[in-house]
Amino acid sequence: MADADSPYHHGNLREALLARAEVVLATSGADSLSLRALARDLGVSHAAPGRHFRDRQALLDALAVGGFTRLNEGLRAAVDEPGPVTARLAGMGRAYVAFAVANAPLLSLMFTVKHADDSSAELRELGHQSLRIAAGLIALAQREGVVRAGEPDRLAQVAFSTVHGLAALAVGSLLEDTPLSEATDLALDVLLTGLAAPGGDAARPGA
Amino acid sequence: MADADSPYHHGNLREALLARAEVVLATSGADSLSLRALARDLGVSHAAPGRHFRDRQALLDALAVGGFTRLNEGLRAAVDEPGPVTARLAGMGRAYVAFAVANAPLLSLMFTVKHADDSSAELRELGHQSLRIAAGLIALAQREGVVRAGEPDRLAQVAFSTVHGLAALAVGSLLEDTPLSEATDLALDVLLTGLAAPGGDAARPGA
DNA sequence: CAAACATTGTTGTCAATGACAACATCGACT
DNA sequence: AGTCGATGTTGTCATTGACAACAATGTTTG
Repeated sequence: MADADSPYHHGNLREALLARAEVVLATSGADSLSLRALARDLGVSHAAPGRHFRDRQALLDALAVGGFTRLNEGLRAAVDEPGPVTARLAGMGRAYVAFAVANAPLLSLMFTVKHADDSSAELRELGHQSLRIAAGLIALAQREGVVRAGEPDRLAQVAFSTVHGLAALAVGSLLEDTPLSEATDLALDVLLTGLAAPGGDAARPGA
Repeated sequence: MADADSPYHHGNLREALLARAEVVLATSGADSLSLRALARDLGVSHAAPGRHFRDRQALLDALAVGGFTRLNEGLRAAVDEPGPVTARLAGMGRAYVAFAVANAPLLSLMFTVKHADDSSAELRELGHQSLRIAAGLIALAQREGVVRAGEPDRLAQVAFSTVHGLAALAVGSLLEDTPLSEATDLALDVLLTGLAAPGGDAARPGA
């Protein structure tokens, strides 16, 4: 009302809220994310965010959806990389760890369980997509004879566990003075060795 | 003042708060943990918790400390189990996963970064203890020639990553319909295979 | 024993927040 | 023009964390 340059309708408030929320999330963590503060930052009234997000959790869920979307893009990019399968598997692992440590608070939103029932379904589906991307590459590796037999989906769960857990340790400052890149290399070596086909000389990435 | 059976001093308020907080945490999650609600539950005034915990975060940190303490007890118990080293390694992995899924919200407090600086040091130390316990068993396995050479601390980080990540997937409902026990068995098989000494026929748990 | 003192609990208060209701403005479509 | 839905606004409420001032209790010490 006061400023002439502020029209009654923002025009793109939903996107603006998400964008600003991502910054705050990355900077100060999810606990510091307040709808009212976001509204202030964007120069709208304290209740305006309510038009776009039913409640605070709905905003957080939307952020998590965005996170999964970006993550999955990254994973797909790693799959499409040129080179031998095992190198691409390792690359996917590195991509995951990189995303995770670069977006720690977001990742924790993505894997946290308290989503509303509707977003919950969407988020689970997106998470399963991540796993399926990994499973696809693993299936390919199996056809090439470098990865052991077994349900690709289940092997993908194992691979995912390794990199996800590693990221968690890194974020939690539990790697002591081990550089993350070295910890990642070792984890991927152990993982790919464990996944290697028993006969074939394996998925070892060192080669 | 009203009730004759409520003395002015509670007598054990700190412990009572922690006990009640654990229940609420496990039941409704960390976000639902309110100091005032705890005070109500215990029949004390809304400011009483402030005498024992500087702020809400201090309470959460204390819970996390308790969690690590119990976790480490469990891990140590797995180490002291009778049987071959590889079986004990697998047992430790299973113990971790069991603890993690049975105490998911607590675990997330334990690994979350926003602790006050003082508790932060204590919590990091407790986390490192967990890793050291695993490293000890791995070092033993190396002396027996069933685990590959390398810094036990770093191999422990890898092992930890696997089980921690697996627990995260399980809690996040990302295992689809895979039973957790099967996913755990597979993960431990892959992990121990990957950790096995190259020559020796290995730490495979199947034996 | 009495008198300081530290500990622990109580009441009172404040600002911040999420949620909701009632109303205002704007654009689109008839 | 007139209606209507979408989007913003103001107003309000209960809950909460944090703090300050005060009260009761136990402990130490002169």
